[in-house]
Amino acid sequence: MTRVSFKAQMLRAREEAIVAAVNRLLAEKGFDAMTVDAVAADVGIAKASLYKHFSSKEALAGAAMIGVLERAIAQVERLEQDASHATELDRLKALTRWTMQVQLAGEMPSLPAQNSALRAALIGNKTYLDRLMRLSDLLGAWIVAGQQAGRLDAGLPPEVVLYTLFARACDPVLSLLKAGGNHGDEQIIEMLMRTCFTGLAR
Amino acid sequence: MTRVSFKAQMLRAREEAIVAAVNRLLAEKGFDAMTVDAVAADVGIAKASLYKHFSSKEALAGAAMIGVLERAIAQVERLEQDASHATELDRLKALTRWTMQVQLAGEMPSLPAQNSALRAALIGNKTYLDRLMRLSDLLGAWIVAGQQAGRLDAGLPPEVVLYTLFARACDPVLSLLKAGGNHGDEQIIEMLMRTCFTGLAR
DNA sequence: GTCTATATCAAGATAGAC
DNA sequence: GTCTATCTTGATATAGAC
Repeated sequence: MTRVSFKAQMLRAREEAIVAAVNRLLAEKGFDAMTVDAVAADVGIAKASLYKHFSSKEALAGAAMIGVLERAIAQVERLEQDASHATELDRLKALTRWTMQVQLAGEMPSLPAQNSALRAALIGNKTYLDRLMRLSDLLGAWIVAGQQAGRLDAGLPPEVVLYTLFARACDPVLSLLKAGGNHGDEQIIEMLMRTCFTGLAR
Repeated sequence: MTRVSFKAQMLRAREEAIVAAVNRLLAEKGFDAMTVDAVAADVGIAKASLYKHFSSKEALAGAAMIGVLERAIAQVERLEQDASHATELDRLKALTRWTMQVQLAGEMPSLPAQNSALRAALIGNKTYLDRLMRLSDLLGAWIVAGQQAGRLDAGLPPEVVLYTLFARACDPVLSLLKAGGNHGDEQIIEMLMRTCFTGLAR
């Protein structure tokens, strides 16, 4: 029985609309500057209605983060199939490129590194933790394989490589260059891919 | 005449104490989580007195940023003299290392990338802009020279190299690794120097 | 210039009717 | 579950006495 009531469908659609608005606002203004009023206005419902779906501002952010993590996982699984990316390094590069594209498209929610209330809420969010660990495991496997194949620096703990790649998703250099207006999106991405994988020195 | 009144000395000392407190709190909690009450408490004066010295919270942050920029400039000038850093690349590396040490010591104020009120205030702060440009010019010269000498990737616009190095001052990977507790400070710095200058790939 | 006390306001969250 | 109206709090900033 996969039959779902009309009401449940509407509910789900509304929650998706909420998460989409949160995602957009989080990418545009960041967590602290995003107000719950703005989310409600963007969705077109009353603020009190929002709180029937999500219990707090932190819960809203958590839902948005789960959304991007799931999109990233889906992307990873797509790349696993794709024969055009033969090596693990190729796949890591493709995923990093995708990450930057999402950011340039204004769809990458960015959370402050230091916000204790938010961190506490995320740590208590089982679904969020599950998705984060799943993505970390998938990428960790690629990283270790890449190191064994001699294509990634094996002198770095896999953890360090993982964090460094995660950090590309919120790299301020990207928005700085974008704001500068001297380079196109594709060009920006290629330059940052270069600094990330081959470094600044020669 | 370098004679300065005792009163003026006290004033200056107090303002330095304020800036030191702001710097510490900015490094620890970030701009949004830092409250003016906390600054006042840390300095040990009333909040109203703070506002006699600085006109706004943004002005406080500006003063702290000017402080680190001036420390960085002093460091650059020191490195210019130091014969043990022969090439420009060596100097850039030394400065980057210093930057990370400051961050690990909890003395690097971190501002949110997206905060319009703060950005507006900083852009209107002549001294801040002057120090920022001066530091950029000094580093820009090293970068161009390094590229001409073939030690830095000459395919990257100097601007991109500059931003990438600036970003090391607030790299979230540093605090992540520190929080993980699996590596010592020196080890963390050496690993991030490697990802920065020689990249992840081999 | 420093203090205590207060104005002011933005924003997260909730009450209660429908 | 949705709404309008309201509560509550925390934080920036200021008044006014000394």
